[in-house]
Amino acid sequence: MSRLNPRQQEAMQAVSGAVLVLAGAGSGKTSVITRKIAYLIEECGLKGHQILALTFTNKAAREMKERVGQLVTGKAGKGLTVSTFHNLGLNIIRREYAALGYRPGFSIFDASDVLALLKDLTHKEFEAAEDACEPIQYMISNWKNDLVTPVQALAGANGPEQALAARVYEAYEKTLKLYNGVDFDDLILQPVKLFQEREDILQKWQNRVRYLLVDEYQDTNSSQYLLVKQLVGMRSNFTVVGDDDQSIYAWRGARPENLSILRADYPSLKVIMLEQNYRSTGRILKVANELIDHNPHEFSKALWSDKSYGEPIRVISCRNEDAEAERIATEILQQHLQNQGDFKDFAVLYRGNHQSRLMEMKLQAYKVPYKINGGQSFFGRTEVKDIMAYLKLLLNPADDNAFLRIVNTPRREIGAATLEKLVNYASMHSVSLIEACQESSLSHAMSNAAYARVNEFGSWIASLAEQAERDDPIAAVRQMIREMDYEDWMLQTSSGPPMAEKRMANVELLVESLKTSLDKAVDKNDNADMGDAVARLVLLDILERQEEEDDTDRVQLMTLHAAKGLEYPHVFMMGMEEDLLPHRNSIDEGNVEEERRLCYVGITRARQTLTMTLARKRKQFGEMIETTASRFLDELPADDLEWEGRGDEDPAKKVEKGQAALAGLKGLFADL
DNA sequence: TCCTTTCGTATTTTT
DNA sequence: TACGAAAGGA
Repeated sequence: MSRLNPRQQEAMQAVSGAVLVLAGAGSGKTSVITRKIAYLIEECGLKGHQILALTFTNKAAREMKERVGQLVTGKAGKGLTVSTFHNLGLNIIRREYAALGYRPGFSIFDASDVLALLKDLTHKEFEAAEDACEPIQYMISNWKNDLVTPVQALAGANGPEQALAARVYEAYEKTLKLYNGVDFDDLILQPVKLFQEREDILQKWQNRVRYLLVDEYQDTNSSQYLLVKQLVGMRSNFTVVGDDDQSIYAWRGARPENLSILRADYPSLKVIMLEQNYRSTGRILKVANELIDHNPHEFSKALWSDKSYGEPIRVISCRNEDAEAERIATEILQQHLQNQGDFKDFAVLYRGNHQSRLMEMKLQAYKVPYKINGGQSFFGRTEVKDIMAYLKLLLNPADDNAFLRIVNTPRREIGAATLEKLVNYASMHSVSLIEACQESSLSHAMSNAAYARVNEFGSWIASLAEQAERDDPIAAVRQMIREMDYEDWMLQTSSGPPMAEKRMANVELLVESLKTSLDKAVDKNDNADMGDAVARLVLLDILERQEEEDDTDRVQLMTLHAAKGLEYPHVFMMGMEEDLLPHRNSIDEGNVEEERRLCYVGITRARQTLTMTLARKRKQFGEMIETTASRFLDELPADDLEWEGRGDEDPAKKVEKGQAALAGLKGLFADL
């Protein structure tokens, strides 16, 4: 798409003041943003380093950078920053850590690190049940996203759970600071607080950003919005692009109302709507529009397309979940054979990750190549978490959390009893655990044998840390992995040698990522050190780049959330049932509107064909449950749907279909 | 201290 | 069903 339509053009050329672009699904918003950046540089005389574009995912940032790179040549574009909110926050903290009261080499605590810390805290200080931690973690995160301090949280607490959570919150913040750690929310929150307190530092950053662009603006939370406002300052030159109908992250603090708040905050706000869709058939858009009309709207828009009307939306009701997955698998295979379609043109979307399991089995059975997007992440793997904890500990001796994770992994015969004594000693003398290990007076607190083991571990880590700082950090890391016989440990803890090998490969991938990250920093003459490399690793940055390269021909499996921003010629949405697509929890919490938007996002991923499936019976907690078709199906225009398996279709057609399916399968088995 | 077994309980989405 | 936590035995 080389030419912009009038609306898009208008959005591109609106360069003074505040601009809100309401970009419907598939309306070419990435084109608008990238073209606008090019326009700013080439027509408005801005330099690349004066422009900042913010996204939510690394992938979006990478894509945008790439596309701008194609449009802008020469050095005017140099220094352009396209980054995620979290990466920007990390960079700010990196530069200003001293003003924020952090020491060098701070650790980023990811969600599971935080949970471990909270468990420890509640156990020790509050005698609360460990399983109360997940809700507490959630509440703390929400408070931080809304810039609520522990004191305010306690004052505004509703009921005993919230009061407890607020007290844990206070202790958590203290401990995190003590550990020289920041969590994900801090990556935004700390810069915002800093900017509130230090006008001079804020000005420094404001001067660097002459123009700001924000993608997926409906996903911003309160602190992110504040950060945007702060950076923009009095100049108020910025463009935000978003779509309230695609707001599906309210549960993690996103405030779609940030869209309408803009009007109040910037009275001269220019609002531009992009409604022409370049992706889907007319019918898919009609169905999507009709569904989303069931939600109340602040800004109402209707997508349209000059493409053909397209094929009916198929809705297939299956006997059970097994038949559902099987049906999708054979359907894909059949369409692949009949139309010579690539496998990568198909996507199977679902609400929850667990739904991928059956689908995977069926695809395997029919030898259909597939790729699961999301689910069990690289960083969720124990071996990766272990090594990351070692890295964090090397860089940040105060990270007791990392210490606790790996003191006894691999086994060093340092058990609960010894650890308790160590923890007591450390808190008595107010030193970190790793420091305590190296103090000789610790020997009085425990048996000689235990002391010897603990001490050995401490000096081992210390010498590695020193070595990493002195010469090649990568060599130090490799040596560390060798010296602790991690491979041996993998062999012991894996289900078999092939498994162990795979896990070691993950470890190697991690080290390689670290290396490329460091090399790159050296190239750019950015004085980034190992700490930065590890920090960025925690933010998933590097690994994703490696995953990127395989663009093999595979069916894509992912959650509806993960599908946002993507598009496929043929889309399957599975599990179109009450309690699953409007998810039970969301129904109970009265969040059906967000579920409807989720469904909308799914529908609008499809370019040519859309197939929705449901199972009449589904296994739940081990027993078969009768399901009800999703209310969203009733909200779609019946004339555009072609039902199958509901019992009211033309019998002749049914036979015809059965035969077609059979023929397809026969062809397949002939191939095998 | 570590490993096995048993029991109980929960399946939403993720930067 | 499938995983994690607690408890008990080596």
